Amino acid sequence: MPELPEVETTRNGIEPHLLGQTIQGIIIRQPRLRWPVPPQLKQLLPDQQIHAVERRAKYLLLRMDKGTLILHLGMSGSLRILPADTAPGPHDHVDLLFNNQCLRLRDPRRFGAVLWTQTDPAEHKLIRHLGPEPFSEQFNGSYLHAQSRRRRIAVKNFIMDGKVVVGVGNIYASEALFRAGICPTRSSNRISKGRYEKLACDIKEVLQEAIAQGGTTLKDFQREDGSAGYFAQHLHVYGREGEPCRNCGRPIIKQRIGQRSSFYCSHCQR
DNA sequence: AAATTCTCCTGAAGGC
DNA sequence: TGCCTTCAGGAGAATT
Repeated sequence: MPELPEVETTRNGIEPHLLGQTIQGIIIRQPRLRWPVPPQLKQLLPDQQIHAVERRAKYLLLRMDKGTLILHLGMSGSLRILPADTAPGPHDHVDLLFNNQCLRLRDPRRFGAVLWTQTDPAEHKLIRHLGPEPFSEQFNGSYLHAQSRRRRIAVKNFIMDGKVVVGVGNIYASEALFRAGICPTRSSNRISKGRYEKLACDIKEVLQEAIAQGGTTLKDFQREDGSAGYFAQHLHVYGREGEPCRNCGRPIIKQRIGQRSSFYCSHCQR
């Protein structure tokens, strides 16, 4: 499931192939993604040069002369760089065509998105109201503490709220809370500033380490060259129900928190 | 305002 | 073997 590290891994992978390249065309095999893929892209994209490949939250932004293509991988999406004549598979929904290669979006569950904006993407309605990037200076313990004062939701749901901080999905929320020694069900307004300072650092750390490993491949995620990410073997709690805690040896507990499966050690996390 | 539930979709896994 | 049910999840929309 692409969270921030997987999206950043993808950005790192595709950027060198796309910078300065001119789009020849787009093939839309399945326009029904999370939102319809705009049909006018077929007229709009040809001859446009890609100036930058950026990431904001889990959105990838391909900046061009006339606007920005906004891509989201949903939960099963992946982007690959392939020779232009590579035969598409059943879930290969969109191709961006270049001289002799293509950028291909594969997304079995079709929760992803391909959108277009002519104006500043930071003002796009999907992006405008998002919280800070986890690697920004603004995101720290004081910020988390201040944001959480009037909120009583479980801290795990709190750090997964995109208005609080972007990019922390189900896997890395569990992992960061394990590192911080905080029980995921604890009410967000009942955590001290000091513990939030540790949590903010641990969020930055776990995301950074995952990016260094090329992301986490559980099922769907592939890098731009088709290879897997290796962070899965560094996971301490996610997907480890019943297995021994790497710190104390007690079995990892699985519990649903807000419709999402969560994993933690009831001894190491309070 | 904040929290919860619903929704999109397909493939894997489990039950009988 | 095969059909049916359940679950997984990002995140906006709808509802409480």
